[in-house]
Amino acid sequence: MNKSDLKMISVLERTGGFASAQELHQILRREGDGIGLTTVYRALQSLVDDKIVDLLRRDDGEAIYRLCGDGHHHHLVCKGCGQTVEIEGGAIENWAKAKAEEFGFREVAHTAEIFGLCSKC
Amino acid sequence: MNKSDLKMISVLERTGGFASAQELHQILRREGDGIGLTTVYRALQSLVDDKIVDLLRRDDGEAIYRLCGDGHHHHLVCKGCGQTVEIEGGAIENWAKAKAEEFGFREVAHTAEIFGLCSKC
DNA sequence: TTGGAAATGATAATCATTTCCATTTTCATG
DNA sequence: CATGAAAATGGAAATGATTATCATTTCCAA
Ligand SMILES: [Mn+2]
Ligand SMILES: [Mn+2]
Ligand SMILES: [Zn+2]
Ligand SMILES: [Zn+2]
Repeated sequence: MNKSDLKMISVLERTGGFASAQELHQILRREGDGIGLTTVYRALQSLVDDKIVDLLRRDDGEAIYRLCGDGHHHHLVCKGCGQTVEIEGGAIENWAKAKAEEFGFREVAHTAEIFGLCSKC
Repeated sequence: MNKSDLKMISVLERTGGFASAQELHQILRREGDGIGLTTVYRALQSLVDDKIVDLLRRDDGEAIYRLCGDGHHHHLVCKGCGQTVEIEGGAIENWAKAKAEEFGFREVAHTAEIFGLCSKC
């Protein structure tokens, strides 16, 4: 957990939702921070490894990052404005476990996201 | 549905699981087909638009494609060998609908994948 | 047959991400 | 405080998937 890691956590807190490495880098630069793009990528990767940051992908494959709440959860994302709500998996957790068992899979993980238009959009 | 689209369906049938555009292109080339990489991308995109092919992403963000069964479904994917089972969403479908409603989201879609190690791996 | 539309593929351009490497910072130790 | 090794940093170049261009070829309806 070095200086750059903390800087990334700070900017992620400020922005709130998901943002790409490039976007986060631009924000920091705009604020006068001379941090290099390489360092941004390195810090984000380190935070993802430590499970402090969620990594998922835009439709075009670009990686986007978000400060992660505690524990396992899922996302409800607005296709219009990007607003994101963290939600509980509920029924999904059992569904994943049951399906995996049914087909003899071990060490299972799962992803589940909901996309739609929020009330404002 | 042109000649190249059919060619891609054919090679996807033969390979079975998920494969990237680059991989599918190589396979066709190896078989003596002189199809261009551009056409491979175009055909795959067209098949995805028509919901004939599923598109998802490798961990590194690369797009991978798979011939899609009929209707809405989800995937159980082996992290070891890539074996993929198409499964029903079951409880997920209602979960997604309920959560979206709870937060006032409209026009909702969802994704859900399970990853693990199959019995062979 | 023929003229325009669709399809094709080589090439170049994009662009996120990674690699390389030289420089700077940090920090434990004497 | 001095110093040397290890960690951190950032610019520049490399990588690699995907997309944009554009000239050429193939289709096909009239
Ligand atoms: Mn999260
Ligand atoms: Mn499928
Ligand atoms: Zn919205
Ligand atoms: Zn397997």
